[in-house]
Amino acid sequence: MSGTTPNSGQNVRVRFAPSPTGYLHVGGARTALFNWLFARQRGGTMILRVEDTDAERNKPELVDGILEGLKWLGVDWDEGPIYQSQRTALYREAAEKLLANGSAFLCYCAAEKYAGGDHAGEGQAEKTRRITRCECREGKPSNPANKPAIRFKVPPGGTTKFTDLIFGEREFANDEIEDFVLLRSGRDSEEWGLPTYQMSVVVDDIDMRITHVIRGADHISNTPKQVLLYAALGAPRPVFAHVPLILGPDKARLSKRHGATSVTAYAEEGFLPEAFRNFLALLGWSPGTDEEFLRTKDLLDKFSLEGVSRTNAVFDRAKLEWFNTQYLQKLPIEDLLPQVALELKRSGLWKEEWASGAGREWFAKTVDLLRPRVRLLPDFSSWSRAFFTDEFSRDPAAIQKFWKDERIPELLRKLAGALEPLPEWNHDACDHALRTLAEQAGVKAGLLINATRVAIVGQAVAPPLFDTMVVLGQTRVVRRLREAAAS
RNA sequence: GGCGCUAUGGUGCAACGGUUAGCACGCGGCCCUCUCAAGGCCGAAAUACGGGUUCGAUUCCCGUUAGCGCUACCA
Repeated sequence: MSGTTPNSGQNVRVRFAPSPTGYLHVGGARTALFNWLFARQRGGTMILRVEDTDAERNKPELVDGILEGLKWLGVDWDEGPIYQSQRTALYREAAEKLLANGSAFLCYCAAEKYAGGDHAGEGQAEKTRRITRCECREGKPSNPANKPAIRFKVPPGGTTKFTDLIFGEREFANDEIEDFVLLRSGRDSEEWGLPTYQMSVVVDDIDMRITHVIRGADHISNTPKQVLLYAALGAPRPVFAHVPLILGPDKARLSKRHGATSVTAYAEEGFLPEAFRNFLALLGWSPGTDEEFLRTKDLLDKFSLEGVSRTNAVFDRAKLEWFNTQYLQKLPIEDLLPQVALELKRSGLWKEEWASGAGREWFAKTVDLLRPRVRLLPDFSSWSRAFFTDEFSRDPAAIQKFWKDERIPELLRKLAGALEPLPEWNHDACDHALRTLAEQAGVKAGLLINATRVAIVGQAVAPPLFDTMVVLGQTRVVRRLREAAAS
């Protein structure tokens, strides 16, 4: 790999820093993945930090779901989770230091004063220009009766520059940056409140010796504020790398109304984690070749921040599904088996005898037979249920489609009779027995084949019949044919 | 409103001054066939618009438009 990345010589330390105000969504998951790939391919350290400094919106119970989502994705971490809510002393200390060195000031203004009119919504109301400076900055408390917050004193004039690994050189006019809050004012008897995001990220990134900040592009506008903070705190800054956002099909930021947006939802739907990860990695990044199928090892091999694009990407579920079927079909069978076993355990169809020996051999063979037609893991329990248990029912639509001919019951009974005495149970023997019967009865083999499929697996769609028969076994097939003929 | 970012088929990416603009998903057709997939082959489909720079622009510059982001004592 090229040595264009600064700090490549030292130990790489990155972090993923979710906020427990929602579940792990696909955008966050990709950010986590990129951080992880970057750390792992360089033998660096991955830190998980929970940014829970918003006491109101914070939902601690959501943390478990986020961690679970990361684990499912195969993203692990070396340090943490570290909770910002437990490090308030550190931030207060930093705020006081900034106060002392003249980089910050006590602001007594009401919170609303700094907010521009209708800055967040798209209401018709004329949007007013927010204020960026207030009189408190000059040491003239606007309302001394209020408890103060600590704001950063943005230098007047000039610009703040930084280099982004993905977006290149960036420059912002300081006069456009408001004197942002570092430490919230205290409530009730508290002297101070919790730090704001800007404060806690910078203090933590310094404290944790983060070398590369890899995060969503929505933070690019926050970066100059943070660059200013690093300088005021006298700390070297990390390398920034902002990754483009993931959008819904309507190009709007991905949200609940686009359907599943949490990775947990995809796990529950039955996507393979590795397929999901492959898909996610290719959203905003490409190895520069036409390769699509990249397993974890390939990803670790080829990933580079320099190859990340700067344009937002639309989440395309159809392609995700394609990746999933590809993995279902092409994964070495031993890599797929555990996932299928998990699924069967979930649905209560699992039998311990399939874990080893001849049982495992049968299981592998069956899964291998089934997998070209499976789209999601739960298909193993639903659509292919008859392969794993005798408790299955026959799909009425399949019966409707393939049992139209009134000779079917009789044919099925005869087939059972022809199969029962077969001394050898294999593909060709079944094939020969069935075709012979069809010929004698004067019906097309296809008619009998389709009818038989419905009889023995209950579905109109299933693997090739004679392979299916072999896997099911002679006694089961014969019994199911007789049941079907009698029904 | 201000500031910023982005702009190749419907979608994800290639092409980083010279290609018949490539690949993949999706879509349509054909083949294969015992169902349905898979697979194979073929096809429709793009450089947002307008100016420059250049012998030559998808590529560099400017403007327009559009989308997105930030503009909170949210993160």
